[in-house]
Amino acid sequence: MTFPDLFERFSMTILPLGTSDATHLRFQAVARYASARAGDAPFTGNGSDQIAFVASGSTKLVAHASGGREQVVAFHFAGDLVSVPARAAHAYTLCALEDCELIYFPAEEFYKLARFEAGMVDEVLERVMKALARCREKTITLGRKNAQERLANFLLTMDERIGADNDGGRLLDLPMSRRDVADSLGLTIETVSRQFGELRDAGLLETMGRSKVMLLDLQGLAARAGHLFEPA
Amino acid sequence: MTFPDLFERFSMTILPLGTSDATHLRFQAVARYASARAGDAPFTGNGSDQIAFVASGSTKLVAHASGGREQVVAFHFAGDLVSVPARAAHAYTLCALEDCELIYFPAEEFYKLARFEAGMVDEVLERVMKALARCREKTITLGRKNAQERLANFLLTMDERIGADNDGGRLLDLPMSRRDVADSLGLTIETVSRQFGELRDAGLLETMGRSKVMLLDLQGLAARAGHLFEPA
DNA sequence: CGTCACCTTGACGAGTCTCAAGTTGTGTGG
DNA sequence: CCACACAACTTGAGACTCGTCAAGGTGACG
Repeated sequence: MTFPDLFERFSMTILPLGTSDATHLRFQAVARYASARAGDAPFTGNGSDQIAFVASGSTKLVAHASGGREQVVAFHFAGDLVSVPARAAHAYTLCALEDCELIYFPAEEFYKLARFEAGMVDEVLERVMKALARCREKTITLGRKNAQERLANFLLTMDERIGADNDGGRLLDLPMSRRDVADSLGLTIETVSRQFGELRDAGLLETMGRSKVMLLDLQGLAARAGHLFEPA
Repeated sequence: MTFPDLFERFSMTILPLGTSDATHLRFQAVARYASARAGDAPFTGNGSDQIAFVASGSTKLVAHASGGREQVVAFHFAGDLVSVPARAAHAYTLCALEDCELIYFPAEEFYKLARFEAGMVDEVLERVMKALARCREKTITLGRKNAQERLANFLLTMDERIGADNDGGRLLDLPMSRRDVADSLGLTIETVSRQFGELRDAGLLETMGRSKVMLLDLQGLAARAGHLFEPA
């Protein structure tokens, strides 16, 4: 896709209706374009924070710790806005899961422009709050849940985002590998694989090939996700 | 402290300079007041999201999972703004560590008012971004670090927020119990206690009483925090 | 000064990681 | 279209960290 097409997609999704042409042009002036093949890391938050818009494809935000350890902080799909932090105690990398196209901005300039447009900051704030909510949920998962609860949780979350009805169940076509899932859940690929096996044996899901998962029993999965039903 | 005093503190900290009297009054009209003794849970995000301003004291935001498991999502000190989510897959409770006084608002109304005041949304956005950054760092800690790294990390983070120079080291007066630390780090109190012991034996810190910790070697702690030094 | 909750320390076991081998799926080139 | 090659995934056995259970110590408060 051409840059104008991609930028158009950004405008449609993020800029409020009725945004002036002048504002469009200002955003366009500071926008950068990046296309990435699956596995590529188009850019890190080198030096300063970046804001990336995922125009197509899907990405993961990876944090790097010592000893080559990696933690997937979040996954993103087409239409998502991601804030990629500059390097701090840990380094962050935005990484393509599938081939994808990105529009990105230095965060500071992005916010400066956003401030001028009524409704724009609201949109951004709402998305950041959503990201915070997801991150908090992940915190519970990583801090207090066992392997099976983590995977059940993950599958239900993915269902909300990319699940599709199919033959009485919900079909997921996961763009990420078992390693990505493991790095997201704070587990090893072996443990993830074993838990897929257990959930399959329990009749809660079927796996077809490497990326397709059919969720057969959402309630059963929710029951194994360690969610709170009765507040204490 | 009286409500006007507390609200004044909120205004000074959060409302931008030059905010109109009308806006002040509008915020004051929807503001609720809560004082809480140490250990109290003044309110949960019952029904709808809440925004709380910690006027004095300190708090923890706790997420509840099944089986009575608790995860401390974040700690807050005087001057902090906290978003307390409504109940979803997990229930959240804001809980006082020390006696404290809070000003709080239904989130929706808060944002609606904030929108009217230039600079206000910026302030809120900046704080939410900071919260997101902290939550992401926590994600790495919980997903990929061992007990010692988690505690070292925690102590360094607390030092940034409430540490004070003292006799060549840094003195922390922690308002939270070992249980709170454990619930924040995804560990048990016993493991936290053991790791305090190891760091003490290694000469990196001293503990005085239950709440005071003297950090003797910040570099040594950072070395044990699993931070990334050389990007891969 | 006594009481109680909080914290520390120890022994043991469960859950997950590590290491290793085998299997399956996907994409490529004949 | 099939066969090959490689990476991704699965499965198994043993090790290790951290959780559990239990007992004892300590500091803060009345």
